[in-house]
Amino acid sequence: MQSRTPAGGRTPAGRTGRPRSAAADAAILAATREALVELGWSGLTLGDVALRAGVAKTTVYRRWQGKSELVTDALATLFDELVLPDRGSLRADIEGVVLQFARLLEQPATKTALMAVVAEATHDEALRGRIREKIVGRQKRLVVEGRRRAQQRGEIPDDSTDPGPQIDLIFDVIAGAVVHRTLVSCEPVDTDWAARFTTVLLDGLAVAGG
Amino acid sequence: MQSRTPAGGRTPAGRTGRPRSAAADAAILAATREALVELGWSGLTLGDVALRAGVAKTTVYRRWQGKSELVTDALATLFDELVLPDRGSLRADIEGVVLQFARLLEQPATKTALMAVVAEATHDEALRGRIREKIVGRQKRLVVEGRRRAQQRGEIPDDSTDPGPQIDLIFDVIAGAVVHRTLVSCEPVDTDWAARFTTVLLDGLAVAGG
DNA sequence: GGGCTTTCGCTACGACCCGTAGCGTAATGC
DNA sequence: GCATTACGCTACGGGTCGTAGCGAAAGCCC
Repeated sequence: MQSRTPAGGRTPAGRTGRPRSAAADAAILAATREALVELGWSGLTLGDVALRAGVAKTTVYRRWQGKSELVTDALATLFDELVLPDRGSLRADIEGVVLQFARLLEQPATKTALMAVVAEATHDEALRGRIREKIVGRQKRLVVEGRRRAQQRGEIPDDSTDPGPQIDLIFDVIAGAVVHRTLVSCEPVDTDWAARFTTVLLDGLAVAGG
Repeated sequence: MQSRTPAGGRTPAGRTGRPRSAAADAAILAATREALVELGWSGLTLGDVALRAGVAKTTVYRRWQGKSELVTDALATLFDELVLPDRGSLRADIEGVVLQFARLLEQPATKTALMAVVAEATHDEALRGRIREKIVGRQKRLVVEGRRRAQQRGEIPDDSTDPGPQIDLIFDVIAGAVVHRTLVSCEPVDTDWAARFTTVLLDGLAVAGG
């Protein structure tokens, strides 16, 4: 072996020998989330993760190159829980996704892992790619879906000629505000804050007031 | 000694003995920023910082409790460069501060340090306080100042009855969007993006389009 | 100058984690 | 049964951690 990647592909077809244990994958990822909560990024050791998962340390190193990759994958499993139920209006949809995202970020494992991984990625190109692939790209679907619904309802103009850039902008504004509020300013995202934020986002500062 | 804090107070009054070298403080902080760029958060060691600074390792430990505190202080010196020149309109002021903040975040030392410190802070109450005191609190002055000017110009309503919450909200929206764009989405904040962001912030999605 | 106090650079230390190698064993496909 | 791969286990050299102890240097105060 030398693939250095989680079992994932379920015995990659045309392979002989003992297949990797999917149960071990799940146990390692769960142990990683658990250890992150207790120890934080710099306190987390792969030896400890292996111990918690009931797995040999070498088994962890066979599948992930290091701490960064392991934590990124553990984080991705948490983000995939996000969904966007149709609440009937753009305002309600935004408030809903803001609160849902905030609840996700309230989980200690999520906040610790997200920031730590992004920090490591600043000087690791491969890790940046992994984050874009497994987290950012997967979550933009929420913005695309919400925008599509709002256009169908006639709540926002339908600039079907140039849809790309605005998606990214809106994604950064929403996700960035929630992350900053929660992790940098260290204050809660409650229904009141979500409502005020949505008002500013929909109506702008000139109307909503400074 | 047991103060465990940078020289700062310049021989804290009524102290005898050899005073701490302020030059050593500056050298250590500069070495920390330099090492962060080259090695990243997890690669940075206090022993290496001491070597770069031309200082004994023990001297570093006498002044800072650990990596987190040291990097937080090194980061604060970078953030203090931010200023808010009056550009004549709210739109121009926002675009100006967005671009200035983005240039700050483009520096490898800043982006690495900010995310790493926030990650550590998620499980370290004392560190959260240090960040609020030395970074977040100091930078909110930019929003306060910009808001005051806009109200004087009559560009936004003057809700002098309840100024508090909106300041925090706007701060999180602006800083969060720039940070998320730069560090999570890993795309540049140029004049075009700053203009589009400012339009959304001022006029809202309903007008600016989705 | 003499004495007191604190910081300085240096060295050494036990403890821990790293990431890998080597072994024998277990679980698959042919 | 045989080849192949993953598994658990042990052991290893190398590096960092944070602290302790030392003599020397640099300030204050008399």
